[in-house]
Amino acid sequence: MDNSVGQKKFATIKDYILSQVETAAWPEHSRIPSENELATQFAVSRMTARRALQELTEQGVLYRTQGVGSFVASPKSQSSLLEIRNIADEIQRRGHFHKAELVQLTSLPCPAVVATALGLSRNAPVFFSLIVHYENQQPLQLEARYVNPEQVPDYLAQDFVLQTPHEYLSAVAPLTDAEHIVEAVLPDELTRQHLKIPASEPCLRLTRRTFSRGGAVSFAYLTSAGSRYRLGGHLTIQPKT
Amino acid sequence: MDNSVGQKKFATIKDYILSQVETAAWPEHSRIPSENELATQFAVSRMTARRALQELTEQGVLYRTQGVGSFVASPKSQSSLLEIRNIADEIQRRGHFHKAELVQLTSLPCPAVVATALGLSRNAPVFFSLIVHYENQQPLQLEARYVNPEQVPDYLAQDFVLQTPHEYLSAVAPLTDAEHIVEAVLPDELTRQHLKIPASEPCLRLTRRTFSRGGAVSFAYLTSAGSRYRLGGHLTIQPKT
DNA sequence: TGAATTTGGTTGTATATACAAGTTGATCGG
DNA sequence: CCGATCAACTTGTATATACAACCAAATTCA
Repeated sequence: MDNSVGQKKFATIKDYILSQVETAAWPEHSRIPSENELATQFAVSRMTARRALQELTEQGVLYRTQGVGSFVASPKSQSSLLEIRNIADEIQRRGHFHKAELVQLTSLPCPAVVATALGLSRNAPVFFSLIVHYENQQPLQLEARYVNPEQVPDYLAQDFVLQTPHEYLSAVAPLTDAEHIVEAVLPDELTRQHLKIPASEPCLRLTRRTFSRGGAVSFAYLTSAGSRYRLGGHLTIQPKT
Repeated sequence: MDNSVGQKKFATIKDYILSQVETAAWPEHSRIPSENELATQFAVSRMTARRALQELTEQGVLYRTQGVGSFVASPKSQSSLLEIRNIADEIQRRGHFHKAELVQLTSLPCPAVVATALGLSRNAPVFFSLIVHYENQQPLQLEARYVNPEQVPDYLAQDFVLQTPHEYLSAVAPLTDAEHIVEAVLPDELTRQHLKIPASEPCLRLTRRTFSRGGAVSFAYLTSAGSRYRLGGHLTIQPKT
């Protein structure tokens, strides 16, 4: 295709790809033509088509995986992280989840991890609650929480209004501190059942420990389905497909 | 040069050039060997030598002029960069991780995201460092950090007590605030290479911005291999299988 | 002398080819 | 039903070659 005269061939292909991406003719995370297909289509060598794809990848427009193909990157990687943070704050403020369901509430012997986190002795009883959070009628997050029984008086005195995970956590006790760790994991069986996701879908897991003046109050796993995790429709954490 | 086995040829040449530049064996604005000369010297094709020069140009290490040659860029004071390197060495000595390796240290044109985060103009030079953190002889975390050059005096004036990554970050400047965003991502090529993980392994990415009273000091990506992430030796989260 | 041209070297673009490395899905055998 | 193997395809690296665009210095010519 002759675009403007003197236009470099690889630049022509770049322009073509960019136009497809910008008009959303090729949506986010969709697979785009391979190097060979582009080379054929534009009647150039593979290395020329490759260069176009390469440069667009460096610019964050595409991402590529050896053995698989080239894909349209999400605009997230190009837009400012600050914007994302503001969105996150906003969600925190307004309440992100529409519905929360308590599916289990028992007393358990304390697992080792929890014992360490709460400063309890191994196998001492802890209160265990399991809550599924929904968004748009879809199970989004599974919360497994362990509460220090010594702190239960505070805990039970609360009038639960489960709006956001943060509010829920805050309600337990006036936080003097809160630690958290976030990580990507594959779902365990429990999570799979409640969120109704395949075993292969990566999840986002947040481990949060809360404190009151009396000590560690609770320890919670908050596991979200990666493919469903959205913030205000802008930020989507989508590991793949 | 007997670089490690499996080293890509173009990477070998890049390393060579970088070493020459960093030791000032090739001073600023001096002309460096041509593509053909490098190709002969390393017994590779011109295109391979070219790739090394090309990538270093994109990273701001070199600049090139058609018909003339390739030259050492970096009008930034080399001394500051070297001092930052000393800090990295200090981390290595005292740090939380058993080993930390500085794999790259250059001045770069500021990427859009970083420009926004640090309040710099697009493509203004920033200091860029890339550090691999090890635990138990295993690469655990890749840190990509961008430092605001204007804040470097503060950065260097600190009396570092480097124990944990968090302390390391905190030590950069008296924080008036620190933002961070955590998300689950699939590793980019750089991360994959340094952490030696497959492309499919979900990673934990922490994006942290630090401030001093003078403004935004640094912006960092901390990407950890999900399957290797440990907390204090107690909590091990392992994605199963 | 001074301007135009040639010449040699350099980077830029493009092609054709080959093999390596990695993923996916189908096929086959127990 | 499950695992192993294989085939097809994709991206990654590398080579060899050719010509275009460009610059600088040497050469040539008025």
